[in-house]
Amino acid sequence: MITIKEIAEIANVSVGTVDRVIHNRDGVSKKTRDRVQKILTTQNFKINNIARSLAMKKKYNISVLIPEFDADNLFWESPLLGISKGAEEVLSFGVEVQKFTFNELDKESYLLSFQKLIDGAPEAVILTPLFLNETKIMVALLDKKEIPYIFLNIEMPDFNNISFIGQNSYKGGYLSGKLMHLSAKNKANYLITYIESKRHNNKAIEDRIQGFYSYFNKNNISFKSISLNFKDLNNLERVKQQLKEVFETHKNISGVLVPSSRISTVSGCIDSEKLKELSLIGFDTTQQNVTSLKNDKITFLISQKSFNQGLKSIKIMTDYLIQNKIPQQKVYSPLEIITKENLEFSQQEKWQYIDEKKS
Amino acid sequence: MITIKEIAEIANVSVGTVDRVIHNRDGVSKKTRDRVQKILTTQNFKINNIARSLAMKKKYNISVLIPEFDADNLFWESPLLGISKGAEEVLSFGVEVQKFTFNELDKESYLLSFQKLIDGAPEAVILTPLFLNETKIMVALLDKKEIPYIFLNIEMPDFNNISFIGQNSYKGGYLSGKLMHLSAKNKANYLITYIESKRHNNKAIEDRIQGFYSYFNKNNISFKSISLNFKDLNNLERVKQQLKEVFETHKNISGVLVPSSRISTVSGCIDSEKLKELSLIGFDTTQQNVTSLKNDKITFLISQKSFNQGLKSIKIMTDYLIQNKIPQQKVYSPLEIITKENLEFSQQEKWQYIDEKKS
DNA sequence: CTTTATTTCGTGTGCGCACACAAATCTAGC
DNA sequence: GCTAGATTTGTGTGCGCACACGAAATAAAG
Repeated sequence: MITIKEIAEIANVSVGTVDRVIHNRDGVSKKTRDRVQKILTTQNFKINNIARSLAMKKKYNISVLIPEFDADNLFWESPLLGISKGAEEVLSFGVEVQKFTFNELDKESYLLSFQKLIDGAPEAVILTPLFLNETKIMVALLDKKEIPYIFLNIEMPDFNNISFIGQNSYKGGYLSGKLMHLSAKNKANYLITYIESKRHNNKAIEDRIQGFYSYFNKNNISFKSISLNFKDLNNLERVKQQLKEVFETHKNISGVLVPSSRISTVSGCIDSEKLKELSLIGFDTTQQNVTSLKNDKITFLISQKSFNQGLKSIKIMTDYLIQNKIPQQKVYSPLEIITKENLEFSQQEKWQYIDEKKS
Repeated sequence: MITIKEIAEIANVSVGTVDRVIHNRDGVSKKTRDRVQKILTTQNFKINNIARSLAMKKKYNISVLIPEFDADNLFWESPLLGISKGAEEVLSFGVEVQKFTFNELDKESYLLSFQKLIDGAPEAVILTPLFLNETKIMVALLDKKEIPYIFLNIEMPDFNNISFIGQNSYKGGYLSGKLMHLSAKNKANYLITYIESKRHNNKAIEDRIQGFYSYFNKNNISFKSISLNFKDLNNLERVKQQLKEVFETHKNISGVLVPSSRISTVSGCIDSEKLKELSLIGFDTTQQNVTSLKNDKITFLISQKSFNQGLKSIKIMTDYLIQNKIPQQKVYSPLEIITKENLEFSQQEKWQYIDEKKS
């Protein structure tokens, strides 16, 4: 690897000048700039990022706005872990990550947390835009202050976010259609469950359902579907009752799709004898879902590897800040198909990180 | 982040002494060593790897022994790419990676390439142990010279390799059983194809078949299976003929398992009308397999992410050399289930690297 | 109590780069 | 030709650590 010093010698200039050329700083005559640039390219000079980050005086603060998680809904645990991991990895690059959490049911806490975040004067922001109107206000401020921001996990169109990191929900639903079609025995008669939530944007869930339908339509496969709307997933008795009624009315249901991360709740409310006839497909590998999968209460889970999403968001933003690397507008996570049989080999990065932290 | 210098001040010693304690070098009295160590832990000192690798004078040479690939069999392309990527990433840590390839059908070239490799006096070796007896000879030399080595992709027991990086073939086969059972319609009557190869160790293929059987046995699912042995996969006419005969004799075959990476060859030789009734399951996302998957000639591919295996092997060995981090004895790759629908979201690291290289 | 060997500890330099500051060169106006 | 000012270039220091070398303290031998 050729160094700045060597380049300087070849070009008969000082390292300072080479530094100016490399970083496009002004104060160099066009003549020498061209000459140095040419040597830079012919010698295939690559900057030593190790040395660079050691020498960089400037410190960056990336602030993250993300929902908190609780025992009932562990969905946000993974991305938060990934962010922690990312924070460790970029620490020696002079990047500090600050986390601000909010209650995902409470718009007030969303705004409040953002207020605290912005008071810290971060150089960049990563956020989960759960509420549309509030997000508009927040983003307007970020745009004004010229603070770059990434949307994590939830997609919102028509903003100036430098990137979106998350799942392609439509394609996720499409895949769930394929898996349902392959795995459900007997009649193609599927139950799709909705979970009532006026609280916030759930475009992802609608997209998944659209994708699910599309699979059958685009491949000219006839099917029937029944929708079931749960008012409150915490009222288990009520859920059980509703499910029982549906299965009694529609004897030939062969599969159940839960287009959210709550399939374990649903499958837990289905009679165990009935379960055996069904193909159950859901999303995300929360702890509860994983347990249900192990107990044969779920057929397939489609994972978006949200640990990696969190990790990636930090890395991408760091690259943007330090190396000015422009990310892709949409960074779609893999659609990982998880069954009881390949579960143990999935999410290794996450488990490894948890192990490290324990010891 | 607290620095060595700060630790030294707290402990009233010099940075040199702190350095000795951190790296367990001798030349420190037990008394001061304990005192410094205590401060190190209480202050939660973490070494700055950025600075460390910059200061490290010692250079390491990791040499890799791996089969070459050709148009007919692209299997080894991915791990090689991963190794290249890894080589780039560790370059600034003072680690140089040298690749030595051999013809996977030729024991002579295996030995010959190893000879060249060992002449380069590497600090560490990553190898694909394709032939048992030759490997024994090579490894004996490595053991004698105390050069650490990792087995990549192919598992061999009873050696002193510091790690094996690859797939759990048995579990891969087990998963293929599950997928076959879920996706094959009608009778449970499966065709399993062998590919003749006295040339080298193919324990992985046997393990996959064992795993496949085990799935049905352990879950008490009755099934029938027919084995078909191809003498030569390059003689397509012969393969077609053999397949045609089998399907005529056994009208109710509902699925085909190819426990190697050559499923596209097999599925390409099956009549397209017949294909529609079949569930086809194979391994590895070679270019040919990917094309067949896109054309609906394959139902499921089980990928071991061999690009990541190559990448990981370099990283793990580097961590071992530089930070003396002991790896896991077995590093099993994920068993990724690939269908036509989630294909585009898989292998992102690989495609990204290929894109980078192009530009 | 010396002298010498041995153990223990401190100091200095450099890794490749960023950046502040000083120095040199050039330009314009007189 | 001279000087103030602008432009272009060079120099020095430090980031946190590794490691060679030398200095000091201690132990052993005479």
